[in-house]
Amino acid sequence: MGEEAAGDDEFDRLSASDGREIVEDRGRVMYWEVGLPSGDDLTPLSQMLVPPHLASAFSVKPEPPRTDMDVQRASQYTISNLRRTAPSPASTAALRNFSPFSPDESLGFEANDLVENGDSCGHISRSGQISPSAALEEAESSAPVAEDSGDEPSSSRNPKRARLVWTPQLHKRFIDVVAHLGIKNAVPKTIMQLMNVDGLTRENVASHLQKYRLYLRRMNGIQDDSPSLPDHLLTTMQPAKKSLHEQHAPYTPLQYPMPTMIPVPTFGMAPPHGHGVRIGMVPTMEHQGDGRYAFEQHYNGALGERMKDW
DNA sequence: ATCCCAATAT
DNA sequence: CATATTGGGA
Repeated sequence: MGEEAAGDDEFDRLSASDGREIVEDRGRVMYWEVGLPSGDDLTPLSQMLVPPHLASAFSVKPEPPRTDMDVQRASQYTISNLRRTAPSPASTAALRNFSPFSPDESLGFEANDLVENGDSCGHISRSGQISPSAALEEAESSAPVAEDSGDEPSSSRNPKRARLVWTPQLHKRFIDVVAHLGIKNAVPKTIMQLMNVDGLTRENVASHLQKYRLYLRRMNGIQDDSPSLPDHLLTTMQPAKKSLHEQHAPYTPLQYPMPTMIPVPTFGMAPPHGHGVRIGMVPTMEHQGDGRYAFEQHYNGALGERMKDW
């Protein structure tokens, strides 16, 4: 012991100490506004950043102007998220040195990915969608968030949540996070937190993770010899042998230029013999010739924009 | 409480 | 088929 704790507990304090106090009624966090330019110095929300003629010259489609309501909602959402976040040492540590994703990366996670769940059929009743503020917080990309006027109580208790669709972007994010956290920390809750996609639940991740693990198992486990590897080795996925201090590899750059090949550190459970298997990489199965490996091939069915990097 | 996994449901 | 939900054991 000894040493000293770094002084960046801002988040911890924020949520730990009496969170209620720093939040003003309107969902406004004064703390965040200290030192920021006043409203008068900022470009009005309603004003476009790119002049119309410039925009058209470059085929930039103008975005719908944000309103104060949008901002407020986004703020609300962030606040509630911070409140419910449990300051686990591991996850906070992970959060600290996790580089943010490229801001322009569209996750395509929105009304698009949440298909109409239920009953009846046909058109989309505005009953189950994640908060539109997603557009502000996360990715915004192409979200036909056509509602402008009527303020939807979208986040009001929607008993039935729509099914999540794991788009390639979403999946990539998932993969990135899993790769970044060591095996050790790649658990649903942490993954969910790091992915930082609003509306994404722990069970969404858990379910996906389960499937993903099955997939990995098939890939790694199907080695001709020593077929009977004790499954607890598989299911537990022991980090082989390494001190649990730095399997992290905070050095792992999360932005690979190429969409394929996912470097997953320490993933494979080395077969008893320890040779012949190129572990450490998650196969991308580019052999599209006949690859009938469960996990990936299904991913091209839909709107032609799927699969890619399983 | 959370995780993990298999089975089952939608 | 892809996800969600559930049940039971860590």
